[in-house]
Amino acid sequence: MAEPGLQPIERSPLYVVVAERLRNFIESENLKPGDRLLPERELAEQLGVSRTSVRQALTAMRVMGLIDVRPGAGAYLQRPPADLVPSLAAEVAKAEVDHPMIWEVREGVEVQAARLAARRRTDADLAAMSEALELMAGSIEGGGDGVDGDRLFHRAVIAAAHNELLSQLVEELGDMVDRTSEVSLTLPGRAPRSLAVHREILAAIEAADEPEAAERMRRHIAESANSVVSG
Amino acid sequence: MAEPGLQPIERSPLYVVVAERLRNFIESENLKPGDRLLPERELAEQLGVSRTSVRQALTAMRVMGLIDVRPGAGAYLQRPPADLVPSLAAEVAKAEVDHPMIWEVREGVEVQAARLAARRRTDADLAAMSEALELMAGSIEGGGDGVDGDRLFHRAVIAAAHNELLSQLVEELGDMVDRTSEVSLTLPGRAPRSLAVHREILAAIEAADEPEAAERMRRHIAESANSVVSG
DNA sequence: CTGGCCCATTGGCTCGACCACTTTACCACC
DNA sequence: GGTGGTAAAGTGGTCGAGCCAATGGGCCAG
Repeated sequence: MAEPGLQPIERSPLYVVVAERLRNFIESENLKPGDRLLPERELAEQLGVSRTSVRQALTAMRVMGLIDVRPGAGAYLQRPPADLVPSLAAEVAKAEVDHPMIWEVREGVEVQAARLAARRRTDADLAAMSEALELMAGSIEGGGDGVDGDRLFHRAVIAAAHNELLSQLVEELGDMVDRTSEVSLTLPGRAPRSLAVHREILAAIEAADEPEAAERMRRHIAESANSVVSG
Repeated sequence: MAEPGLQPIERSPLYVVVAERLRNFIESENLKPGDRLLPERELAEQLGVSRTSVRQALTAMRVMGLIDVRPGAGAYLQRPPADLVPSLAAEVAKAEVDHPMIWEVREGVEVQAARLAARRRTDADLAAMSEALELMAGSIEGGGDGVDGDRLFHRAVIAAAHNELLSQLVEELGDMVDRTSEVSLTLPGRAPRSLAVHREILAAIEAADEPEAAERMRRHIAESANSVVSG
């Protein structure tokens, strides 16, 4: 793992730079959908790169839906760059686990999930949550950090909310949630503490106590966040 | 324009075919995130195409977020292809405005946004929110339903949270939020009532009262949901 | 055990060549 | 004037060779 404060040096491929340059050109020239870009050979000459790199950039832009490429005719702007807001996936990928905004989003989403889980949990939901906690406890007793059980527990709470849109939203957040949990759990004392709080959350969900489940989850997220962000 | 019944013959670029073939391979081999693909030269040989075409396909897949390409090391599956089904977008598209789950998600996200807005709002944020309410009020006084002002207000609250991830998440939800608000506001009495509650929310945000802002927003969402779902 | 070096492999990029398709211009014929 | 045919120029698509930068693993010396 990288040392605290040191980040891996990321070097963008040339085609990414070219695509960015083209995007800026489109915006600065105020091009409209339907407008045609310069030919590949011309772009390569003006940008001082090979045509292959230009083509790769155009491929990327095509996949993003920015341009429409017609063989023999040229590349045409399909959608203004402004329409292509940075995707959630991009935000997820660049988010660092010690950045507070991740935890804030988790709080919004998972507290709501806990509340809904308390309202809608089935026996199967409760069993899945219990099982996850047993897995987590077994790992911790064996000297591990309980990461797998932790992930299963959080996912089980989301599932117990029985809100497909919320589930999909969490799926979109993908690795981010897992990464933040892993980092938190590896800190001294965090794993047993998390397990204890998970049990409290489960008890509140089982008791169908919505405010309690929400509050327990909120505190859990806040504690974990504090351990990572300040630690 | 083509005659009725006759469609333009579309021919996919080779790299699109290659990307599709790779995607099928990933699925049929049940590859997991972190698994490494074959090297470019190997893929080119097995697929009987040039390495350039393979590279273009990999570029496309990289832009889609499917793979992570590391120079010197190889290309690694980042997300399963199934994840790239616009699942959230699909859920958004098919969600009906009177389905409770939309409102539940809105509650989770927008209550958190209101809380954070109360913590972080700037003078510019407050001005934007006020302006939105003025627009909304003007529309209502003129017999309209205040939809534009409503949308601007909610967006301004999200922006005032100053959490980029949360903003992106709301962007992903896209039309859904707007649609639910529009339906709600067109119901008798809803527009003036919403405007009044918006003002309360703004007051709490201005007062930097996080719990109050959160609670006001929660009630606002719940009221609106009740008017649509039960109405 | 650690650090340095070497080598094989991998992706990144350039370049030139050729092919398929599109667009434009021109001409002949009705 | 309208239609069809042809040629040339321009555009994107694909191929393959070559070389460089980065990565990962193995080996050896201190």
